[in-house]
Amino acid sequence: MEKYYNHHEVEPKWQQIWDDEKAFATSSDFSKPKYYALVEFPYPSGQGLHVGHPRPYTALDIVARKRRMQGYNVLYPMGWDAFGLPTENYAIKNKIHPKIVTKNNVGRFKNQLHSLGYSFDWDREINTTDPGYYHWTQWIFLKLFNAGLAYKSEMPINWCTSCKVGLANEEVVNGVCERCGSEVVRKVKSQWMLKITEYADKLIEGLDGVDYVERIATQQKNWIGKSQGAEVKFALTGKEDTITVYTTRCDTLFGATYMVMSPEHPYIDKYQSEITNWDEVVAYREEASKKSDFERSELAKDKTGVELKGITATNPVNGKQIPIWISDYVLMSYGTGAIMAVPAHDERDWDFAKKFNLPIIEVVAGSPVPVEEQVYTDVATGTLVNSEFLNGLSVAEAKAKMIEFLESKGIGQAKTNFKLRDWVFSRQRYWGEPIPIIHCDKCGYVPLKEEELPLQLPEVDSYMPTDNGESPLAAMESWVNIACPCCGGPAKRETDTMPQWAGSSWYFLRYTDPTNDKALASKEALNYWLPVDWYNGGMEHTTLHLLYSRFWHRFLYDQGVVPTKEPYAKRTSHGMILGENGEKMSKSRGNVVNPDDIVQEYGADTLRTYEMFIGAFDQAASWSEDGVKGCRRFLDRVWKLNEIIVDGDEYSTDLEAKMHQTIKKVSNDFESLKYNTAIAAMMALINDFYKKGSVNKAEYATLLKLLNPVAPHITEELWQGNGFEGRLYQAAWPEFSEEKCVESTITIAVQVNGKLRATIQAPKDGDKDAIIAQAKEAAAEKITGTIVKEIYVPGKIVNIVCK
RNA sequence: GCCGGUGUGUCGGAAUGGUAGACGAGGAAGACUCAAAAUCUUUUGUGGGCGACCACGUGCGGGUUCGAGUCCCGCCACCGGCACCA
Repeated sequence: MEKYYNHHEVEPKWQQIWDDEKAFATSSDFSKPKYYALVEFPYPSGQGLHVGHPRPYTALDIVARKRRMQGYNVLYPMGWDAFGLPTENYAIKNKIHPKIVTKNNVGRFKNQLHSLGYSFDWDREINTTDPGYYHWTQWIFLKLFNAGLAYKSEMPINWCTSCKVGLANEEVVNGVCERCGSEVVRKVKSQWMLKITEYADKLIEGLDGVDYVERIATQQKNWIGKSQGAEVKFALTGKEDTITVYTTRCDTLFGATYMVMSPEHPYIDKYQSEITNWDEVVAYREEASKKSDFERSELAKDKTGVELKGITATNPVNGKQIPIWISDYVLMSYGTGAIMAVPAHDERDWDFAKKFNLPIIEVVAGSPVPVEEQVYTDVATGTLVNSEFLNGLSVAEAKAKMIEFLESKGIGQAKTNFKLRDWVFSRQRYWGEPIPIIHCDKCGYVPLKEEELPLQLPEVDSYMPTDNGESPLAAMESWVNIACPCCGGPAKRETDTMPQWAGSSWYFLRYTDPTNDKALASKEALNYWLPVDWYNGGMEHTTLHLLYSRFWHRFLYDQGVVPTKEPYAKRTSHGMILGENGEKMSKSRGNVVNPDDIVQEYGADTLRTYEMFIGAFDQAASWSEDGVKGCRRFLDRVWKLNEIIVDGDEYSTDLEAKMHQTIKKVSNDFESLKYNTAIAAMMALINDFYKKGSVNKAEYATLLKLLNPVAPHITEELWQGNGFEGRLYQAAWPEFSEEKCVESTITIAVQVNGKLRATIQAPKDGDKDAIIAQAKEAAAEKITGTIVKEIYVPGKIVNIVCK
């Protein structure tokens, strides 16, 4: 063998052999135990692979390779989430068809991933822009449509001024477009919507049965934002109409001293003639409509509002006349668009009441400070007062009693609300899945027939988005105009396309049976492979992709298409890789590291090892070129063990315990995201080999097996070079025995009054009294006075307590 | 404001309530070399002592325990998410 590890030769050599041998092809033998490991498929951007990509890919590659060695039939697939704006923008700028751009980018990404030695099953590669794939994305859409979960609605949407598309709420971050950072304004448009809200409860419940890291589950729950309360009807004084409000504090109903409606509330126009200060109201409404949602909520904590003079409401529990105000702190899009204001016990109402000098009535006693001076919102300790039949009750009791009362009188009822909104599902863009719907003036929205799928994306002359908010497809009259499938009359195709999230909402299903043209996947394949056993991805997708795909999956379960309620049994997420200066990598900061350069200079195995060794997997980590070198040094030292290999079929006695300990540690750590300590344990092991001056074949073989999932090329080369049989990737994962993890002679720490004073050597199953005696002798000088207590923790420590 | 998370050498980071700082990086000294790089050896928390050793050390203040980085109570700082959601 070569004296030094030459990654330029060894790595391509094994990549070629694995390809030729179809080493990582997934078996279709459904009688074997299966394991489905999944990483988020990338968007093939023009920049190529980022140094952040290999972190999760390597982590699950380790799991996949280990599972194969343990005898599982492993599915570890890869594909391309290739529809999307950057590709389309690039195509527009450079006048190349997005299809070509995608093809080029995919080619580059694939080469890069290949050069890192991942054990993906490339026979199952998928691409969301492939008509054979989006056939089924469209099919799912039709299912949703037929189930009444897809609908078209005129509504104010988030409109990105730069991308010229509507955005889902989840895509608006701090009032700007998540993707391009441009300003987002409200624009009323007719949009396709998906009723994800109908699944809000199911999406919360589903979290109970799966193993997600805590903060992912919490973030999803917060995003869905379930709250339990009541709807209460307030009569408009002297009118038939009632104003319904939503409240989570119906116990405080006696303290409601005014009402507030959203400036968009329909009753304002309805009662225009009764409102005596109409000019003022109109002016306020105009002011509010100019503000984006962001400005209304983030920047305007200072309360503003106008009273609707001329009309009042009646508090249903005590008959009091209370004024009605409008204010933009009440949102039309949540609850009923109107609230009852209880200034004594709600912070926002308190601020508003103070500003406009409205009465504050205490109905929950227990505040150390008068409610005129400070709002009192504690629900755990207060007692109801000034509330007739609720007096003396706790908040929780009062809520229950009030709901009972409201329901018996028919003036209100218990009600659950969610923050989650329906999903804006149409984009006015070219490079996306066409929505398979035809609009006929007579028949309304008519779905395409299943056998007409896929509805292919037509060739257009220009992909430019239009300023009037129409998709580029709208200009293609020959495509747009079509006979209605229902009545045969003139009709038009839908010209909006689906958002990027469509294709990624079900891709993990397609991997199980990627070329099926009769169904999105066969029943057999779905039954065998689902759920995904371990899914790793970015934290940034928690309220986007992860929630959307759970929604689609649960819907498909309800439709009898998939066999499990939840798509992913386990979800973890990785931290970001930051630049050397601790900042996010970006061109403008000049701290970008290109993975190709690292592979070229140090090799793929070094990059893989380094990214796993860099720190806790779920936390952000800064890049360090020195750290990369350290990992290369480790691999070189593994290589150079060649020089001190001796024969031996069994572990040598002095290293036996260490071998078993290391197998145990590495095996466990690979399962629990602790890749850094697994690698540290292997480093410590080879340090021991060098200290001893030799390593026997049995020990060496075990080391290679343990390291193989992390650094597959070098270990495979060493396996072959040292004449071990077969391929390392087919070898069996090493076993350990709990018993043999313990050394025959152990070191025991001796403490006196909790302070370390000595260490002693003792046999592993040494007698307690003998060990204590030995300990006393070793620490004799430190023991003063009388001994009060002697503590012995087997195998670890002796503590002598004296006074 | 609410919900999560984090706080340990010069740096990245290890430690089922049981020898704090594994492993790596960096620094220092030495070997090899004409020299450098690479490699190898030794050393490296702080303070004190020639020394075997001693004292102090895991954001701050208390507590529980024979024993606390780890558990409990009260703070502080930073990071992430949500946020006028009634």
